[in-house]
Amino acid sequence: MTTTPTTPHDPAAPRSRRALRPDDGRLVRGRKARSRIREAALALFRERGFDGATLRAIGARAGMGASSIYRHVESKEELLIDELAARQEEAWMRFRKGDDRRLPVRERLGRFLELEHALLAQDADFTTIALRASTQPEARVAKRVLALQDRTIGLVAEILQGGKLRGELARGLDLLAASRAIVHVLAGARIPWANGLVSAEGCRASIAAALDVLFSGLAAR
Amino acid sequence: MTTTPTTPHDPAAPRSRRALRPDDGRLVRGRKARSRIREAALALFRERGFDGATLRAIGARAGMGASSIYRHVESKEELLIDELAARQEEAWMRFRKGDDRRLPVRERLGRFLELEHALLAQDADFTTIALRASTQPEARVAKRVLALQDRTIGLVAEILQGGKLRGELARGLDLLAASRAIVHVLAGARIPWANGLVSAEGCRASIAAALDVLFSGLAAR
DNA sequence: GCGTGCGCGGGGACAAGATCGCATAGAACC
DNA sequence: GGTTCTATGCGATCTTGTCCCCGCGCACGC
Repeated sequence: MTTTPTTPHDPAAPRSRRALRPDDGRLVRGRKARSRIREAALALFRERGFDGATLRAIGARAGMGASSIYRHVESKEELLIDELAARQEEAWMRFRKGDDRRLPVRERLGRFLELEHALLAQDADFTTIALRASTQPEARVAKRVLALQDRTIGLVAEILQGGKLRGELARGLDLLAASRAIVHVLAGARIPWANGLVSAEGCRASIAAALDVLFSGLAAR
Repeated sequence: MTTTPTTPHDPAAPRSRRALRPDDGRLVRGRKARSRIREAALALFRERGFDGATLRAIGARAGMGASSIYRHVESKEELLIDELAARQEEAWMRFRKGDDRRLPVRERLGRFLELEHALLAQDADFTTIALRASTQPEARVAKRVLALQDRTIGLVAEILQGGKLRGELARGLDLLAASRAIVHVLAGARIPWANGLVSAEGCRASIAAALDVLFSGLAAR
Protein backbone atom coordinates (compact mmCIF):
# COMPACT_ATOMS: atom_id res chain seq x y z
CA MET A 1 0.00 0.00 0.00
CA THR A 2 2.67 2.47 0.97
CA THR A 3 4.29 3.89 -2.10
CA THR A 4 7.48 5.07 -0.42
CA PRO A 5 9.00 2.41 1.83
CA THR A 6 12.37 4.11 1.60
CA THR A 7 11.97 5.99 4.87
CA PRO A 8 15.47 6.25 6.28
CA HIS A 9 14.58 5.57 9.89
CA ASP A 10 11.59 3.31 9.68
CA PRO A 11 11.96 1.25 12.87
CA ALA A 12 9.92 -1.60 11.43
CA ALA A 13 12.39 -2.10 8.60
CA PRO A 14 15.83 -0.80 9.57
CA ARG A 15 18.07 -0.23 6.62
CA SER A 16 21.12 -1.66 8.33
CA ARG A 17 23.67 -3.11 5.95
CA ARG A 18 23.86 -6.23 8.09
CA ALA A 19 20.47 -7.50 9.20
CA LEU A 20 20.11 -8.03 12.93
CA ARG A 21 18.78 -11.27 14.26
CA PRO A 22 15.21 -10.76 15.45
CA ASP A 23 16.12 -11.91 18.97
CA ASP A 24 18.92 -9.39 19.25
CA GLY A 25 18.73 -7.92 22.73
CA ARG A 26 18.51 -4.40 21.36
CA LEU A 27 15.57 -5.22 19.13
CA VAL A 28 13.82 -7.03 21.95
CA ARG A 29 14.30 -4.04 24.20
CA GLY A 30 12.95 -1.84 21.46
CA ARG A 31 9.85 -3.95 21.05
CA LYS A 32 9.19 -3.83 24.76
CA ALA A 33 9.65 -0.09 24.77
CA ARG A 34 7.23 0.26 21.88
CA SER A 35 4.57 -1.71 23.63
CA ARG A 36 5.10 0.31 26.81
CA ILE A 37 4.69 3.44 24.78
CA ARG A 38 1.52 2.18 23.17
CA GLU A 39 0.03 1.22 26.51
CA ALA A 40 0.90 4.54 28.06
CA ALA A 41 -0.41 6.46 25.10
CA LEU A 42 -3.69 4.60 24.98
CA ALA A 43 -4.25 5.03 28.71
CA LEU A 44 -3.53 8.72 28.56
CA PHE A 45 -5.69 9.21 25.48
CA ARG A 46 -8.51 7.63 27.42
CA GLU A 47 -7.88 9.73 30.49
CA ARG A 48 -7.24 13.10 28.96
CA GLY A 49 -8.12 12.87 25.31
CA PHE A 50 -5.68 13.10 22.46
CA ASP A 51 -4.72 16.72 22.85
CA GLY A 52 -4.59 16.46 26.61
CA ALA A 53 -2.10 13.63 26.49
CA THR A 54 1.28 15.27 26.32
CA LEU A 55 4.16 13.46 24.75
CA ARG A 56 6.11 14.27 27.88
CA ALA A 57 3.42 12.62 29.96
CA ILE A 58 3.30 9.59 27.70
CA GLY A 59 7.06 9.35 27.88
CA ALA A 60 7.03 9.61 31.65
CA ARG A 61 4.48 6.84 31.96
CA ALA A 62 6.40 4.69 29.54
CA GLY A 63 9.55 5.25 31.57
CA MET A 64 11.45 7.43 29.13
CA GLY A 65 11.90 10.98 27.97
CA ALA A 66 9.57 12.53 25.46
CA SER A 67 12.17 12.72 22.77
CA SER A 68 12.94 9.03 23.02
CA ILE A 69 9.44 8.24 21.83
CA TYR A 70 10.58 9.40 18.44
CA ARG A 71 12.90 6.43 18.24
CA HIS A 72 9.82 4.31 17.83
CA VAL A 73 7.19 6.54 16.34
CA GLU A 74 7.19 9.18 13.65
CA SER A 75 4.60 11.45 15.15
CA LYS A 76 2.07 11.65 17.89
CA GLU A 77 -0.74 10.91 15.50
CA GLU A 78 0.86 7.65 14.60
CA LEU A 79 0.29 6.40 18.12
CA LEU A 80 -3.40 6.89 17.69
CA ILE A 81 -3.47 5.41 14.24
CA ASP A 82 -1.84 2.30 15.62
CA GLU A 83 -4.64 2.01 18.09
CA LEU A 84 -7.27 2.74 15.50
CA ALA A 85 -5.88 0.12 13.16
CA ALA A 86 -5.86 -2.46 15.93
CA ARG A 87 -9.47 -1.75 16.74
CA GLN A 88 -10.55 -1.85 13.13
CA GLU A 89 -8.88 -5.21 12.82
CA GLU A 90 -10.74 -6.48 15.83
CA ALA A 91 -14.08 -5.17 14.66
CA TRP A 92 -13.61 -6.79 11.28
CA MET A 93 -12.66 -10.05 12.89
CA ARG A 94 -15.71 -9.95 15.08
CA PHE A 95 -17.86 -9.20 12.07
CA ARG A 96 -16.50 -12.08 10.09
CA LYS A 97 -17.02 -14.44 12.98
CA GLY A 98 -20.73 -13.72 13.23
CA ASP A 99 -21.31 -13.09 9.57
CA ASP A 100 -23.83 -15.09 7.60
CA ARG A 101 -23.62 -14.62 3.89
CA ARG A 102 -27.13 -15.83 3.33
CA LEU A 103 -28.70 -12.92 5.13
CA PRO A 104 -30.09 -10.01 3.10
CA VAL A 105 -27.46 -7.39 2.22
CA ARG A 106 -29.24 -4.75 4.13
CA GLU A 107 -29.03 -6.78 7.29
CA ARG A 108 -25.41 -7.77 6.83
CA LEU A 109 -24.49 -4.20 6.16
CA GLY A 110 -26.40 -3.12 9.22
CA ARG A 111 -24.50 -5.55 11.40
CA PHE A 112 -21.22 -4.39 9.97
CA LEU A 113 -21.99 -0.76 10.58
CA GLU A 114 -23.15 -1.61 14.05
CA LEU A 115 -19.80 -3.12 14.95
CA GLU A 116 -17.89 -0.37 13.24
CA HIS A 117 -19.87 2.18 15.16
CA ALA A 118 -19.46 0.43 18.50
CA LEU A 119 -15.76 0.42 17.88
CA LEU A 120 -15.49 4.12 17.22
CA ALA A 121 -18.07 5.12 19.77
CA GLN A 122 -15.82 3.90 22.56
CA ASP A 123 -14.02 7.19 22.37
CA ALA A 124 -15.47 10.11 20.52
CA ASP A 125 -11.89 11.10 20.04
CA PHE A 126 -11.37 8.38 17.52
CA THR A 127 -13.70 9.88 15.01
CA THR A 128 -12.23 13.28 15.54
CA ILE A 129 -8.65 12.25 15.37
CA ALA A 130 -8.95 9.84 12.52
CA LEU A 131 -10.47 12.63 10.54
CA ARG A 132 -7.97 15.17 11.68
CA ALA A 133 -5.14 12.83 10.87
CA SER A 134 -6.46 12.48 7.36
CA THR A 135 -6.08 16.22 7.00
CA GLN A 136 -2.59 16.53 8.36
CA PRO A 137 0.07 17.66 5.95
CA GLU A 138 2.33 14.90 7.14
CA ALA A 139 1.58 12.47 4.36
CA ARG A 140 2.55 9.30 6.13
CA VAL A 141 -0.14 9.48 8.74
CA ALA A 142 -2.85 10.69 6.39
CA LYS A 143 -2.09 7.87 4.03
CA ARG A 144 -2.40 5.28 6.73
CA VAL A 145 -5.79 6.60 7.74
CA LEU A 146 -6.94 6.64 4.17
CA ALA A 147 -5.63 3.13 3.68
CA LEU A 148 -7.70 2.02 6.64
CA GLN A 149 -10.72 3.72 5.14
CA ASP A 150 -10.04 2.05 1.83
CA ARG A 151 -10.09 -1.28 3.55
CA THR A 152 -13.40 -0.43 5.12
CA ILE A 153 -14.69 0.49 1.71
CA GLY A 154 -13.41 -2.78 0.36
CA LEU A 155 -15.23 -4.71 3.03
CA VAL A 156 -18.46 -2.89 2.34
CA ALA A 157 -18.01 -3.58 -1.35
CA GLU A 158 -17.58 -7.25 -0.57
CA ILE A 159 -20.81 -7.27 1.38
CA LEU A 160 -22.63 -5.48 -1.40
CA GLN A 161 -21.19 -7.88 -3.92
CA GLY A 162 -22.94 -10.75 -2.14
CA GLY A 163 -26.23 -8.92 -2.44
CA LYS A 164 -25.65 -8.08 -6.05
CA LEU A 165 -25.04 -11.70 -6.95
CA ARG A 166 -28.33 -12.63 -5.40
CA GLY A 167 -30.13 -9.90 -7.29
CA GLU A 168 -30.93 -7.83 -4.25
CA LEU A 169 -29.18 -4.81 -5.70
CA ALA A 170 -29.61 -2.82 -8.86
CA ARG A 171 -27.98 -4.52 -11.82
CA GLY A 172 -25.88 -1.67 -13.15
CA LEU A 173 -24.69 -0.67 -9.68
CA ASP A 174 -21.15 0.63 -9.37
CA LEU A 175 -20.14 -1.29 -6.28
CA LEU A 176 -17.07 0.75 -5.52
CA ALA A 177 -18.85 4.07 -5.81
CA ALA A 178 -21.67 2.76 -3.68
CA SER A 179 -19.31 1.55 -0.97
CA ARG A 180 -17.45 4.78 -0.96
CA ALA A 181 -20.66 6.68 -0.63
CA ILE A 182 -21.74 4.57 2.32
CA VAL A 183 -18.48 4.97 4.16
CA HIS A 184 -18.32 8.68 3.49
CA VAL A 185 -21.84 9.22 4.69
CA LEU A 186 -21.01 7.39 7.88
CA ALA A 187 -17.97 9.52 8.47
CA GLY A 188 -19.86 12.69 7.71
CA ALA A 189 -22.65 11.79 10.07
CA ARG A 190 -20.25 11.12 12.89
CA ILE A 191 -18.56 14.51 12.80
CA PRO A 192 -21.33 16.51 14.47
CA TRP A 193 -21.62 13.77 17.04
CA ALA A 194 -17.92 13.90 17.81
CA ASN A 195 -18.32 17.62 18.29
CA GLY A 196 -21.13 17.15 20.74
CA LEU A 197 -23.68 18.84 18.51
CA VAL A 198 -25.77 15.73 18.08
CA SER A 199 -26.55 12.97 20.53
CA ALA A 200 -25.42 9.42 19.88
CA GLU A 201 -29.02 8.56 19.17
CA GLY A 202 -29.34 11.41 16.70
CA CYS A 203 -26.21 10.24 14.97
CA ARG A 204 -27.53 6.73 14.68
CA ALA A 205 -30.84 7.96 13.37
CA SER A 206 -29.10 10.13 10.83
CA ILE A 207 -27.10 7.16 9.59
CA ALA A 208 -30.19 5.01 9.35
CA ALA A 209 -32.00 7.70 7.37
CA ALA A 210 -29.06 8.05 5.04
CA LEU A 211 -29.03 4.32 4.43
CA ASP A 212 -32.70 4.43 3.59
CA VAL A 213 -32.05 7.14 1.07
CA LEU A 214 -29.11 5.28 -0.37
CA PHE A 215 -30.99 2.07 -0.81
CA SER A 216 -34.10 3.44 -2.35
CA GLY A 217 -32.42 6.21 -4.31
CA LEU A 218 -33.38 9.81 -4.92
CA ALA A 219 -34.97 9.56 -8.32
CA ALA A 220 -38.64 8.83 -8.77
CA ARG A 221 -39.40 5.29 -9.85
CA MET B 1 -26.56 29.35 15.98
CA THR B 2 -23.90 29.60 18.64
CA THR B 3 -25.20 28.20 21.86
CA THR B 4 -22.71 29.95 24.12
CA PRO B 5 -22.46 33.65 23.32
CA THR B 6 -21.16 34.31 26.81
CA THR B 7 -17.54 34.43 25.69
CA PRO B 8 -15.94 36.97 27.99
CA HIS B 9 -13.81 38.66 25.37
CA ASP B 10 -15.80 38.26 22.22
CA PRO B 11 -14.73 41.28 20.18
CA ALA B 12 -17.90 41.22 18.10
CA ALA B 13 -20.15 41.64 21.10
CA PRO B 14 -18.35 43.22 24.05
CA ARG B 15 -20.27 42.80 27.27
CA SER B 16 -19.32 46.21 28.57
CA ARG B 17 -21.72 47.63 31.13
CA ARG B 18 -21.86 50.85 29.14
CA ALA B 19 -22.13 50.28 25.41
CA LEU B 20 -19.55 52.12 23.33
CA ARG B 21 -20.67 54.26 20.47
CA PRO B 22 -19.83 52.50 17.22
CA ASP B 23 -17.67 55.41 16.09
CA ASP B 24 -15.57 55.28 19.21
CA GLY B 25 -11.98 55.77 18.10
CA ARG B 26 -10.90 52.54 19.68
CA LEU B 27 -13.56 50.52 17.92
CA VAL B 28 -12.73 52.15 14.63
CA ARG B 29 -9.08 51.36 15.12
CA GLY B 30 -10.01 47.80 15.98
CA ARG B 31 -12.06 47.37 12.83
CA LYS B 32 -9.21 48.61 10.71
CA ALA B 33 -6.81 46.33 12.47
CA ARG B 34 -9.09 43.38 11.93
CA SER B 35 -9.35 44.00 8.24
CA ARG B 36 -5.58 44.43 7.99
CA ILE B 37 -5.16 41.12 9.75
CA ARG B 38 -7.59 39.40 7.43
CA GLU B 39 -5.84 40.74 4.37
CA ALA B 40 -2.44 39.76 5.63
CA ALA B 41 -3.61 36.32 6.65
CA LEU B 42 -5.27 35.61 3.34
CA ALA B 43 -2.23 36.75 1.37
CA LEU B 44 0.09 34.63 3.46
CA PHE B 45 -2.18 31.61 3.29
CA ARG B 46 -2.05 31.93 -0.47
CA GLU B 47 1.71 32.36 -0.54
CA ARG B 48 2.77 29.76 1.98
CA GLY B 49 -0.26 27.66 2.81
CA PHE B 50 -2.00 27.56 6.13
CA ASP B 51 0.72 25.90 8.12
CA GLY B 52 3.42 27.93 6.44
CA ALA B 53 1.82 31.21 7.42
CA THR B 54 3.14 32.00 10.87
CA LEU B 55 1.12 34.13 13.22
CA ARG B 56 4.25 36.20 13.70
CA ALA B 57 4.46 36.70 9.93
CA ILE B 58 0.80 37.59 9.69
CA GLY B 59 1.24 40.02 12.51
CA ALA B 60 4.27 41.58 10.89
CA ARG B 61 2.44 42.09 7.62
CA ALA B 62 -0.55 43.51 9.42
CA GLY B 63 1.71 45.92 11.24
CA MET B 64 1.44 44.48 14.72
CA GLY B 65 2.91 41.86 16.99
CA ALA B 66 1.73 38.29 16.85
CA SER B 67 0.12 38.40 20.23
CA SER B 68 -2.01 41.37 19.29
CA ILE B 69 -3.79 39.26 16.73
CA TYR B 70 -5.45 37.52 19.60
CA ARG B 71 -7.23 40.72 20.50
CA HIS B 72 -9.27 40.24 17.34
CA VAL B 73 -9.32 36.53 16.72
CA GLU B 74 -9.68 33.50 18.92
CA SER B 75 -7.39 31.22 17.04
CA LYS B 76 -5.49 30.89 13.84
CA GLU B 77 -8.13 28.63 12.37
CA GLU B 78 -10.70 31.32 12.81
CA LEU B 79 -8.86 33.44 10.27
CA LEU B 80 -9.27 30.77 7.69
CA ILE B 81 -12.88 30.11 8.57
CA ASP B 82 -13.60 33.76 7.96
CA GLU B 83 -12.19 33.42 4.52
CA LEU B 84 -14.01 30.19 3.87
CA ALA B 85 -17.30 31.71 4.91
CA ALA B 86 -16.77 34.64 2.59
CA ARG B 87 -16.08 32.36 -0.33
CA GLN B 88 -19.07 30.17 0.41
CA GLU B 89 -21.21 33.24 0.43
CA GLU B 90 -19.86 34.29 -2.93
CA ALA B 91 -20.32 30.88 -4.49
CA TRP B 92 -23.90 30.76 -3.30
CA MET B 93 -24.57 34.19 -4.66
CA ARG B 94 -23.13 33.22 -8.00
CA PHE B 95 -25.25 30.09 -8.01
CA ARG B 96 -28.42 31.96 -7.29
CA LYS B 97 -27.66 34.45 -9.99
CA GLY B 98 -27.45 31.83 -12.72
CA ASP B 99 -29.98 29.48 -11.25
CA ASP B 100 -33.03 28.42 -13.21
CA ARG B 101 -35.62 26.63 -11.14
CA ARG B 102 -37.19 25.07 -14.18
CA LEU B 103 -34.18 22.95 -14.97
CA PRO B 104 -34.15 19.29 -13.90
CA VAL B 105 -32.92 18.79 -10.32
CA ARG B 106 -30.02 16.77 -11.46
CA GLU B 107 -28.77 19.59 -13.59
CA ARG B 108 -29.32 22.26 -10.98
CA LEU B 109 -27.55 20.16 -8.43
CA GLY B 110 -24.70 19.61 -10.83
CA ARG B 111 -24.29 23.32 -11.36
CA PHE B 112 -24.30 23.94 -7.64
CA LEU B 113 -21.67 21.32 -6.98
CA GLU B 114 -19.61 22.70 -9.82
CA LEU B 115 -19.48 26.13 -8.23
CA GLU B 116 -18.91 24.71 -4.79
CA HIS B 117 -16.04 22.67 -6.13
CA ALA B 118 -14.49 25.55 -8.06
CA LEU B 119 -14.56 27.52 -4.86
CA LEU B 120 -12.72 24.95 -2.82
CA ALA B 121 -10.41 23.87 -5.59
CA GLN B 122 -8.79 27.30 -5.61
CA ASP B 123 -6.69 26.14 -2.72
CA ALA B 124 -6.49 22.50 -1.79
CA ASP B 125 -5.80 23.87 1.65
CA PHE B 126 -9.40 24.88 2.06
CA THR B 127 -10.73 21.37 1.97
CA THR B 128 -8.04 20.21 4.30
CA ILE B 129 -8.36 23.01 6.77
CA ALA B 130 -12.10 23.21 6.81
CA LEU B 131 -12.14 19.56 7.63
CA ARG B 132 -9.39 19.84 10.17
CA ALA B 133 -11.13 22.74 11.80
CA SER B 134 -14.24 20.65 12.19
CA THR B 135 -12.19 18.26 14.28
CA GLN B 136 -10.58 20.82 16.51
CA PRO B 137 -11.45 20.58 20.17
CA GLU B 138 -11.94 24.30 20.26
CA ALA B 139 -15.67 24.27 19.96
CA ARG B 140 -16.10 27.74 18.52
CA VAL B 141 -14.25 27.02 15.32
CA ALA B 142 -15.65 23.54 14.81
CA LYS B 143 -19.16 24.87 15.26
CA ARG B 144 -18.67 27.57 12.70
CA VAL B 145 -17.48 25.06 10.14
CA LEU B 146 -20.37 22.79 10.86
CA ALA B 147 -22.77 25.70 10.62
CA LEU B 148 -21.39 26.45 7.18
CA GLN B 149 -21.86 22.85 6.23
CA ASP B 150 -25.39 22.94 7.54
CA ARG B 151 -26.10 25.88 5.32
CA THR B 152 -24.76 23.98 2.35
CA ILE B 153 -27.01 21.08 3.28
CA GLY B 154 -29.91 23.48 3.49
CA LEU B 155 -29.23 24.79 0.03
CA VAL B 156 -29.03 21.31 -1.42
CA ALA B 157 -32.29 20.48 0.31
CA GLU B 158 -33.86 23.52 -1.27
CA ILE B 159 -32.74 22.39 -4.69
CA LEU B 160 -34.02 18.89 -4.10
CA GLN B 161 -37.29 20.29 -2.86
CA GLY B 162 -37.86 21.88 -6.23
CA GLY B 163 -37.36 18.54 -7.92
CA LYS B 164 -39.61 16.80 -5.49
CA LEU B 165 -42.44 19.20 -6.13
CA ARG B 166 -42.22 18.47 -9.81
CA GLY B 167 -42.21 14.74 -9.21
CA GLU B 168 -38.67 14.18 -10.33
CA LEU B 169 -37.75 12.61 -7.02
CA ALA B 170 -39.09 9.67 -5.08
CA ARG B 171 -42.22 10.54 -3.19
CA GLY B 172 -41.29 9.35 0.28
CA LEU B 173 -37.83 10.89 0.07
CA ASP B 174 -36.37 12.31 3.25
CA LEU B 175 -35.00 15.55 1.85
CA LEU B 176 -32.79 16.37 4.78
CA ALA B 177 -31.21 12.94 4.93
CA ALA B 178 -30.66 13.02 1.20
CA SER B 179 -29.02 16.43 1.30
CA ARG B 180 -26.81 15.41 4.14
CA ALA B 181 -25.77 12.32 2.27
CA ILE B 182 -24.87 14.34 -0.79
CA VAL B 183 -22.79 16.85 1.12
CA HIS B 184 -21.06 14.17 3.12
CA VAL B 185 -20.19 12.21 0.05
CA LEU B 186 -18.70 15.30 -1.49
CA ALA B 187 -16.58 15.96 1.53
CA GLY B 188 -15.47 12.36 1.71
CA ALA B 189 -14.50 12.32 -1.92
CA ARG B 190 -12.43 15.44 -1.57
CA ILE B 191 -10.22 14.15 1.22
CA PRO B 192 -8.01 11.88 -0.88
CA TRP B 193 -7.73 14.65 -3.42
CA ALA B 194 -6.60 17.15 -0.81
CA ASN B 195 -3.99 14.61 0.23
CA GLY B 196 -2.72 14.29 -3.28
CA LEU B 197 -3.71 10.65 -3.55
CA VAL B 198 -6.22 11.27 -6.32
CA SER B 199 -6.10 13.69 -9.20
CA ALA B 200 -8.65 16.45 -9.55
CA GLU B 201 -10.15 14.51 -12.40
CA GLY B 202 -10.35 11.36 -10.32
CA CYS B 203 -12.05 13.29 -7.58
CA ARG B 204 -14.60 14.69 -9.98
CA ALA B 205 -15.26 11.27 -11.47
CA SER B 206 -15.71 9.80 -8.04
CA ILE B 207 -18.25 12.46 -7.16
CA ALA B 208 -20.14 11.89 -10.39
CA ALA B 209 -20.24 8.15 -9.78
CA ALA B 210 -21.49 8.70 -6.26
CA LEU B 211 -24.26 10.96 -7.56
CA ASP B 212 -25.28 8.27 -10.02
CA VAL B 213 -25.52 5.78 -7.22
CA LEU B 214 -27.44 8.18 -5.05
CA PHE B 215 -29.96 9.00 -7.70
CA SER B 216 -30.71 5.51 -8.86
CA GLY B 217 -30.32 3.85 -5.48
CA LEU B 218 -28.74 0.63 -4.39
CA ALA B 219 -31.74 -1.64 -4.23
CA ALA B 220 -32.99 -3.59 -7.22
CA ARG B 221 -36.08 -2.16 -8.84
C1' DG C 1 39.00 -10.19 25.76
C1' DC C 2 38.30 -6.25 22.74
C1' DG C 3 37.22 -2.80 19.45
C1' DT C 4 33.23 -1.63 16.63
C1' DG C 5 28.78 -0.90 14.88
C1' DC C 6 24.21 -0.09 15.95
C1' DG C 7 19.88 0.49 18.54
C1' DC C 8 18.29 2.99 22.39
C1' DG C 9 17.52 6.85 25.86
C1' DG C 10 18.19 11.57 27.28
C1' DG C 11 18.99 16.49 27.67
C1' DG C 12 18.62 20.49 25.41
C1' DA C 13 17.09 23.42 21.82
C1' DC C 14 13.78 25.22 18.52
C1' DA C 15 9.41 26.74 16.30
C1' DA C 16 4.99 28.19 16.57
C1' DG C 17 0.48 28.75 18.73
C1' DA C 18 -1.34 30.65 22.70
C1' DT C 19 -1.46 33.34 27.33
C1' DC C 20 -0.49 37.04 30.67
C1' DG C 21 0.35 41.31 32.76
C1' DC C 22 1.42 45.83 31.79
C1' DA C 23 1.42 50.10 28.94
C1' DT C 24 -1.04 53.34 25.98
C1' DA C 25 -4.38 56.24 24.30
C1' DG C 26 -8.54 57.97 23.42
C1' DA C 27 -13.46 58.64 25.01
C1' DA C 28 -16.77 59.76 28.62
C1' DC C 29 -17.97 61.91 32.72
C1' DC C 30 -17.44 65.05 36.59
C1' DG D 1 -8.52 69.69 33.65
C1' DG D 2 -8.53 65.52 36.01
C1' DT D 3 -10.25 60.87 36.66
C1' DT D 4 -11.78 56.65 35.13
C1' DC D 5 -12.89 53.22 31.95
C1' DT D 6 -11.74 50.18 28.26
C1' DA D 7 -10.17 48.59 23.54
C1' DT D 8 -5.88 47.98 21.73
C1' DG D 9 -0.90 46.75 21.47
C1' DC D 10 3.36 44.64 23.09
C1' DG D 11 7.04 41.83 25.09
C1' DA D 12 7.93 38.03 27.87
C1' DT D 13 6.70 33.60 28.75
C1' DC D 14 4.51 29.11 28.56
C1' DT D 15 3.39 24.84 26.19
C1' DT D 16 4.09 21.17 23.28
C1' DG D 17 5.40 18.66 19.17
C1' DT D 18 9.65 17.76 17.06
C1' DC D 19 14.72 17.64 16.01
C1' DC D 20 19.78 17.18 17.07
C1' DC D 21 23.56 15.27 19.03
C1' DC D 22 25.70 12.86 22.48
C1' DG D 23 26.65 8.89 25.50
C1' DC D 24 25.54 4.12 26.81
C1' DG D 25 25.42 -0.67 26.40
C1' DC D 26 24.82 -4.79 24.07
C1' DA D 27 25.92 -8.13 20.25
C1' DC D 28 29.23 -9.63 16.96
C1' DG D 29 33.61 -10.61 14.51
C1' DC D 30 38.40 -11.03 15.47
